[in-house]
Amino acid sequence: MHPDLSPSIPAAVGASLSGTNLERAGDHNQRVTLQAIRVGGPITRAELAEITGLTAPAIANITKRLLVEGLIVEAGRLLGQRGQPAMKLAINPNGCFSVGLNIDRDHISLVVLDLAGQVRARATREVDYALPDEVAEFARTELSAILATGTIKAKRLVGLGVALPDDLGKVHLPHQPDDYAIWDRTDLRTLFSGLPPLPVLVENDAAAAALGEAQFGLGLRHPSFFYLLISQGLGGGLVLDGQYFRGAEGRSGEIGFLPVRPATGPAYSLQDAVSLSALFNHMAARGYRLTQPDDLLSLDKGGQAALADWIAKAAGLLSGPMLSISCLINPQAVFVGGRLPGPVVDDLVAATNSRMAAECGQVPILAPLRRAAMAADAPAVGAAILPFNQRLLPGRSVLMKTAED
Amino acid sequence: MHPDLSPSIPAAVGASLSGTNLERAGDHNQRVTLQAIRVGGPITRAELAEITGLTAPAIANITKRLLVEGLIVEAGRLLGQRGQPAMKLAINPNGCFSVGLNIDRDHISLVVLDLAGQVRARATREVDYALPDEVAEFARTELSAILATGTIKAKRLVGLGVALPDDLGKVHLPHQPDDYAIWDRTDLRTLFSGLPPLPVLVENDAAAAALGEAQFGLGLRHPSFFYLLISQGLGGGLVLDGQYFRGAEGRSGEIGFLPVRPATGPAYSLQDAVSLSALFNHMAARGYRLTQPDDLLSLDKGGQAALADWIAKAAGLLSGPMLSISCLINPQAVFVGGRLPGPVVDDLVAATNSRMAAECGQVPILAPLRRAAMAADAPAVGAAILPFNQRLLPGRSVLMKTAED
DNA sequence: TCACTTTAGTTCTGTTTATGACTTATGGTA
DNA sequence: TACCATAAGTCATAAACAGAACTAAAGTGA
Repeated sequence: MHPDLSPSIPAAVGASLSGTNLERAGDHNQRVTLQAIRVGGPITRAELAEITGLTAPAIANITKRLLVEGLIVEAGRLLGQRGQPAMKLAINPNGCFSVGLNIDRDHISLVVLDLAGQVRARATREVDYALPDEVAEFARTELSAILATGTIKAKRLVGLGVALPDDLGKVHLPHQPDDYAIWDRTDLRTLFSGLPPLPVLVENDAAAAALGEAQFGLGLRHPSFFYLLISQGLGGGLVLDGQYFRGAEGRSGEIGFLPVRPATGPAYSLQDAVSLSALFNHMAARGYRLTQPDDLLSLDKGGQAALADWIAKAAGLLSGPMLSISCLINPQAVFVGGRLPGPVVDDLVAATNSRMAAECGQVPILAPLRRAAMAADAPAVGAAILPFNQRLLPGRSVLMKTAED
Repeated sequence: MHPDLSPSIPAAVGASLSGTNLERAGDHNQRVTLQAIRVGGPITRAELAEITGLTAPAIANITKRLLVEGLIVEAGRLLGQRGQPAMKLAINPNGCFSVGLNIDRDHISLVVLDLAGQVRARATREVDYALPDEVAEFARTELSAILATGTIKAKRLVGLGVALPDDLGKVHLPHQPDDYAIWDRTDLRTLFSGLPPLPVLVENDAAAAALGEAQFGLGLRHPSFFYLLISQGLGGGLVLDGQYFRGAEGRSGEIGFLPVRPATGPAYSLQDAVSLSALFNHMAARGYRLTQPDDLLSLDKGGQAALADWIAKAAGLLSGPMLSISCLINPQAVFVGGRLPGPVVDDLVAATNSRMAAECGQVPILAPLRRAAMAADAPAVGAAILPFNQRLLPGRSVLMKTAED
């Protein structure tokens, strides 16, 4: 595991043994209210009171604070009904921003996200095996350019989230330069000290993508899901009741390592067959040398047949693990995201779903695969959510003595 | 799903949108403190303040309340150190009790548990396909007898927990009487109204067993685990960060339904091969007619060989799903409980672990199987914990507007 | 037109609960 | 025996929400 990832695995039962006090309770209520506004769109104070279970005066106080802080705005009155028309409240899209950075072996990308969930600025560099200095320079340059446009105030930035694969500096891939292992020894918090002084939060890419889907994607309607991230490798993330579950050693969702044992030939791991690099290898073996995912959309007849073969094979390999997920975890759905083009994801999802239906036997409930609302940008967007989560949104925040304190 | 099980699946994000108030916060702190005493054994107020993050006066107030309520007792002073000797506090084993009832197709059992986790009374009836009236009569008779001894005061009972298989009235098994389907239409809360008027809480048996293991078994040291319950059928339960995860439709842990597709022959489900009834069938086919699990401990050579064959086969079938659990969920361990005799569980655990080690390939971390601390009684004990959880122990209790309110 | 109704939202007071400073208690240590 | 360290209680204070009363503003209908 990367040294920066999940720095604090909670001690046994300790996590649930924290008391709370009035300040914490108030903070929690403010976070809950903000989240209710974020999720419920423009919403009146009376509705907020109903949803949160708080009383009208409490909501009045909390919304007053949120208005003063500029996190929400008044968004028109609700006319046409009896009684005093209610003032609707909505997230202030310029109220606060967060920076998300995704580092992967074949690209680095940066987004600026607002609290309403809109990507307000984006920058990507397609570069293989970028080293820390290059990434830091990229982040500094792009962020300066974004801030220079003036639409985003530096003071409104609440933090920097970084999403990167667990094994970035660990696994040595064939074409990987030797010094790439430096990532394993890099402290990301100091690496980005050249930026405006922001809190830096780190998460693995699949987890970040899952978090993004939970907060701003289909997860809003499906609080428990497995997120399947098909990028350079194959990763996954588990969101249960709206909460990301990291696993005992921070390795939940490592679906890519699942062993596949074919009837003949040696065993291999699932991501050797189902991943962007596996797909590129498959296509190359058929004589189609692709350089980027979008090349998959402009294939000739033969290329399309090769792609269809890969999809059928991938669906066959995925259906078993997906059945396991359905039975063991029973999430509402499995969302598929990553860097595959949308139509290819759709085909893979359909093929896997029908494979599962054919194989399911007595399985009582199948969690259907669906294309995720966030795909290519998902890890970066998810990374950007981390600071929001820590500062503004409800979580385990009612508890005292967090790792940071 | 049984109608009584998980009556309130939380609406999407709503679960996390509840505000809190002072009373709730205070209640939460009291629950947290009680749990800290329960888990931490005899413990001083100063240590409680350290663990919970509350201040000494707050702990003083809370412990005073707990002492008045009789839930904790003073347990000797801590001498031999500088300063005033601290008073150690411990759970009052006679402070409160809970009744747990396990209903299964081949037996019904009842336990009375105290808050310290001790089974204070126990009753079992080995009866096939007991009907509701019979179970109610059993519970009434046994509970009266227990209360008649006088060691347990009726006033100190906080509730009745019931654990039963999800599909008790649903699935129709070969030897099952037709009227057994009445379970599906039975309201358990009214069924047990003949008892002292206790809150009745219902949970499926695997979930209850997992909960029991989490609160009073190995789960205290391993907050995230999968519990594998081998009883008449095969079930499972998922505990993550000390919290039982029920699944989107309340069907997490349904490992028994996982399809097995052998190289030759038709597909079947895992519990057709790995379960007490499957084992009995296997032994019967070899000429060994067993009537109860303990018969497995007194087999002759041939019987032992037949048992070993079954264990090898079961280990081979379990290793795949167990690898999936390791990769996808990454729990600290998998605990195996149920009605198999301990030595048989040990053999099965060892066989499965070595099978997994052989097959794991690149899997970064394996969750080892271990024999659960609670086995045969686990569902009943877990059921008895439900009322404790609702009334006394911390959970999602900081939130307002629970399903009950 | 105008009083009435209805709903939104604020103000004020009261309650609960934890905190902080201070005090008391009690046994070890020099 | 004087001193010190630690435990734990007391009291006043602050923070936060609840409840009741009040004001505001729009629709309703005679």
